[in-house]
Amino acid sequence: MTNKQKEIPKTYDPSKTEDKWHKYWLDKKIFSSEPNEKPPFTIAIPPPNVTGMLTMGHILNNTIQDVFIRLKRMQGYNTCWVPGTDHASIATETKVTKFLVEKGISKYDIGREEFLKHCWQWKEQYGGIIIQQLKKLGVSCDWERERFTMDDDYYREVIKAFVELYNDRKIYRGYRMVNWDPANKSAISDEEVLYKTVNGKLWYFRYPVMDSDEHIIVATTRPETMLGDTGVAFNPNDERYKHLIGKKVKLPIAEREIPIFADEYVDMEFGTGAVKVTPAHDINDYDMGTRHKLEIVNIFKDDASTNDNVPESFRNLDRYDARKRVVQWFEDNNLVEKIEDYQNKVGYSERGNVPIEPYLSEQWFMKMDELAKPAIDAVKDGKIKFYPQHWEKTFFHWMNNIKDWCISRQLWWGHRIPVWYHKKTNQVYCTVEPPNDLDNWIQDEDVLDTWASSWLWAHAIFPTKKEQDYYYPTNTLVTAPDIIFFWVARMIIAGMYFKKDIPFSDVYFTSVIRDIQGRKMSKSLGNSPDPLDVIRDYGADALRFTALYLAPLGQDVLFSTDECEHGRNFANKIWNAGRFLLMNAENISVDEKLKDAHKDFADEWIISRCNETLKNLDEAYKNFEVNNATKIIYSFVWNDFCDWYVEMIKSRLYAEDEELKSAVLTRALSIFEGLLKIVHPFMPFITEELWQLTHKRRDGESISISEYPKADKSLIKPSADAEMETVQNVVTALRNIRGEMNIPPSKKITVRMKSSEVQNHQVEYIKKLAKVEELSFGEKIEKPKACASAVVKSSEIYVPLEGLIDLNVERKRLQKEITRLESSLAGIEKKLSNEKFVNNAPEDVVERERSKQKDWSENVTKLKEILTNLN
RNA sequence: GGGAGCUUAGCUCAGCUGGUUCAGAGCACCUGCCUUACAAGCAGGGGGUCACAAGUUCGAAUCUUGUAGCUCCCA
Repeated sequence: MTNKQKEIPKTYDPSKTEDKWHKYWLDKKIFSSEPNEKPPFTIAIPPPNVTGMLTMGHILNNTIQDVFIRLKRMQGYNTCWVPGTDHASIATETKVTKFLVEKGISKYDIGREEFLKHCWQWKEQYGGIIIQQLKKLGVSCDWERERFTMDDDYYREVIKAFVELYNDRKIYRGYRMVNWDPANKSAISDEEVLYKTVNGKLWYFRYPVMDSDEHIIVATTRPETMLGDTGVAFNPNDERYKHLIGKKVKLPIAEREIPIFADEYVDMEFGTGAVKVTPAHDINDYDMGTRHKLEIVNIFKDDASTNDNVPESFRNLDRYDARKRVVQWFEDNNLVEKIEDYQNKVGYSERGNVPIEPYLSEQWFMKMDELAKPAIDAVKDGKIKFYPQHWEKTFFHWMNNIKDWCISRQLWWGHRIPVWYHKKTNQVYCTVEPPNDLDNWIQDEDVLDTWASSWLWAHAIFPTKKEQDYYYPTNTLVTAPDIIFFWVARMIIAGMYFKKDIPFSDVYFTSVIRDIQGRKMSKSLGNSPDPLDVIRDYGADALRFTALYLAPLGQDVLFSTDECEHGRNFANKIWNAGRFLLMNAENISVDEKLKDAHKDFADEWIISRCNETLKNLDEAYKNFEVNNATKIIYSFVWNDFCDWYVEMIKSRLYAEDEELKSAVLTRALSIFEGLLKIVHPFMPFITEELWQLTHKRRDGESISISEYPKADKSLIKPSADAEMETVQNVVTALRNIRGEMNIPPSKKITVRMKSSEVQNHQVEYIKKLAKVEELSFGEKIEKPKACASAVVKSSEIYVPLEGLIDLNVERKRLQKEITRLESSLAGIEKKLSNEKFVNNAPEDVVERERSKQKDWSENVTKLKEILTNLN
């Protein structure tokens, strides 16, 4: 070894290359995009929460986007991947509020303006983290285009959109029952409510019927709401209660007189069949209340503590304290019939993580039914395609049953609703610019739901009309399926409404990453590895490759950090293949003119395999099968290129003929460069490093902007494949004999082949690959006496092992092969003896079976003969 | 209650519009190798009634229906 050879380490060290190339890509503006004459390929990143940290989900999601964008970039598109973050109204406001509380500051004391300053400060301090983390992953966003949903021009787009919808009567204000988050004191949308199964109780309370000795027993999971009861209902078919219709109940504690009535909604099977009705605190009760004109008694303040509508001794209690107090009262007054354990689903606020309260309040809503129609059609007509397609069903179901969207939030951090109320006349004013006589107006206090800003993402990230015309619609959206309603569906709606065009043509729904036990990754479980630790330990390329290798389309992925060994090993394999070629380049000249000289079937075979691989990859990419593409690449690199091709060029590289050596190495390097390009979208760093080493590159060159190889079908050569297959089969058979006979690799063997198909140039390779010292072949070869044997296609292989052979082992070996072939043959013969098969199956299928039968039965005959003569 | 998906080797999963990649890959396991690219490696090997049952068909891991179990979403 020369000194120079030692410069390439035996194992690949990602830490030595990743930061270096990342910086290079940025310095040379490799990922920057401006509108030009080339066709665009555009991706809008699903903007992560500005206060968030990188998770494994982000890793998978962004790696997939990077594969698409890098591929298209190399294929000559003007690729533009816009990164950015959203302002995450509730999440950020919660964090900032908490931070201030720890410092003894209440947001209400400092006021809106001051509070927002703290929010921006927070954003400046922590907002960049996730973007920096993404850069570590090597994703090729146009970083100069980083956007934020509260950038000035984006903010304006959101406000403009509100005004347009308002003027189009798609937005209205109303006093409705909404999902109330008492922790954040804000309304939230239906989609932000998560239902959890909780172990609770079912309390059976006795309500005294007025002018009677009877009690009517109602069952409830929420005793405290009885303070707001304004009726008792049963099913009209329920004979048990018919006699009570028209009577009243004297509501305990509140002493309110409330009617007993019948309503179809009531489930006769639940509890006693009689239910208490609290119109102010349950959506179904609200509907019943409306139908029966019941009084509406709201018993809670905005933090879900009891208000002045309840008797004095029950006021100012948290809802759960109120519950205890009410239950106690009923027990003290002997009005509890029984208490049962009960499992029910309770809606929790996604962000506040507290049970939501159905709550009546004044909110802004978006009327969705008409808006949804063009979006439904876009998917139905195939203008937008989903991968996997089955998500369409979920999409259609939600869209066809869409409800009006509560878009106002009682928060400060976000896009403030552009509506002003006149102080004197109560006139409502809604425009982008505030009214001129601002002093006479009061602006609506609420901000918009974050999704009501990020639903414009696909076009609002492009600041000018020129850019929107060029880049919009974007091409591929890659996102997790859990935001299909929040974001994907709404973005389609927004695109169809504001741009009169789809926002993207393809939606790729990624796998959900779980831990090795199948549990969702979550902070509270602590089962989510920090991707940056993984990158540090294994390298970004390894992590990327592993994530893709593990993530089939539409399936969940069970991930654990050790799996990254797989990606790391693969990186190391590529590294060493490169190392091998580069080490040889120290002594052998590389001459591009010789790239196609001295070709033999092994060269034709690897070129054939390479083009076959490209063809298969085209197909996989076309169908968005990234995981499949990963496997195609892995197998080409490892099995074809490294295991066979590299081994096969060795004899020629070590030959005497300088021109031959030069030709072989030049060609191998050229094929290797193609291989690097194929791998590059998946593992950008190592491939850039090696690509830069294989040839001298000019400053500013990068594999990222090199030309991606195209599949050339004329180079897929079945004849070379067949020749190669024979070599592989013979070599494998000989290796098998070595293995089973315990012949050490150091011991060379002699081989005789009775064959009419094998040729001299193949034999040279067989000798090298199976460590054969002497190989004679031809049709007239006789079987030697003590030997191990194999039959490959029409060739008989003998390995004379005088003194070495264990006849029992050989007998078993042969018998095993015979048994295997015979059982396959039995199946085929059964088919062929079936007249219906011969008559009905397609000609070529029958023909194939016949030729199999012929070959295999010949082989069985040969093997049996060999076995019989074994003495 | 409605919907979607899953069940193939010890583990994690590929297997398309039924018939040559039909029973596969990786990991794990066993055996032998420091063979001058790679021990993060090389070579060889063992291991599966394709959840269960019926049906369609000349032919089913693949299509249909049913059953069981698991997961997720919506109400």
